[in-house]
Amino acid sequence: MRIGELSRATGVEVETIRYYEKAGLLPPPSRADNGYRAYGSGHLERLAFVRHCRALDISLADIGRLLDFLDHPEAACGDINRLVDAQLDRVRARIISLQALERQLSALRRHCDEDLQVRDCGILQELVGAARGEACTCHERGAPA
Amino acid sequence: MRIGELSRATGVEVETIRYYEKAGLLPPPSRADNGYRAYGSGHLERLAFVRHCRALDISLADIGRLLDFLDHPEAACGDINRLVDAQLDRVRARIISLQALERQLSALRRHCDEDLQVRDCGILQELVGAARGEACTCHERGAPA
DNA sequence: GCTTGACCCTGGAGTGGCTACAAGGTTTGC
DNA sequence: GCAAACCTTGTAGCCACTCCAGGGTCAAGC
Repeated sequence: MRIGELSRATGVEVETIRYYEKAGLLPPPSRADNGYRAYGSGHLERLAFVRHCRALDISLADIGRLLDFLDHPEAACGDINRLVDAQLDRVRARIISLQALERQLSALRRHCDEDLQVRDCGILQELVGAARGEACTCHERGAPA
Repeated sequence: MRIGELSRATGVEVETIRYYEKAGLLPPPSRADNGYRAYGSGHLERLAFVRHCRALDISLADIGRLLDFLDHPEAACGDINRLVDAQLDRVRARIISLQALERQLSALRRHCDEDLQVRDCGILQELVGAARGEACTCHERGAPA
């Protein structure tokens, strides 16, 4: 299988496949006489695994760890559970922070619903006013990650 | 005000302030004889505005647009409303996608709660199996953004 | 006068996970 | 015989910072 076929079989872009190889997530395939990469079904399965984990927003570093586990089936699996737990914690924290953001943006949006001059736009007035509050450090620090 | 004082007054790191200047979000301040940046209250207010918008996860490009509006109060404000709407749409889409992710990860997590050998870990088995499904293109494409 | 330490300067590199491009070589189909 | 589609490597760009190297400046203490 050439890289284009692997790309079509998995829906992963050619450049991304080469990137995964350089990142150590896909073992370097053998090469045809002309230098083209030649993949087998093992590569396809491994690439599909990587993509499935990416769809779960697992980082490439963590995917590398999971692949190591796949290659060492006699090891203890506690670290896998902890890895998934940490991922879940990150996702849940991000949801909470985005929900707070959504409330703020919705409130902001309600300040102007017409097509006025900028000087009369309630949204911009609200942003400026809230920023003045922040300069007084009454807001918490840090963007919502 | 020197850059360190502005940093303490706003809670924004010195390097970030210089970065905003280079990005065109903060006007270049005047300089003291020794070359140190000298800020006034206008800079403080503008920086606070930028940080408040960043806390709403608005991109630097969009913040630049908002600052342009601040500098042109006679313009029409419809673009401001559209900008906030687009931001709100992005946030809501991200929340929905993260909630789907959270359900998937929770389901995955329930596949193993013990400290087994990797070969018996339900999480890894589930990941491998689901990935096989994905290679068959039964999954939708694309990570949750 | 000399050192120490806190501050400031510029410019460049690194982060993650790709994506896009340049500049070439190879294969395939008509 | 030629164009289009494919493959190769290497490099640069995206976002919003963050960190570092290698310097200059300034006030306090000895």
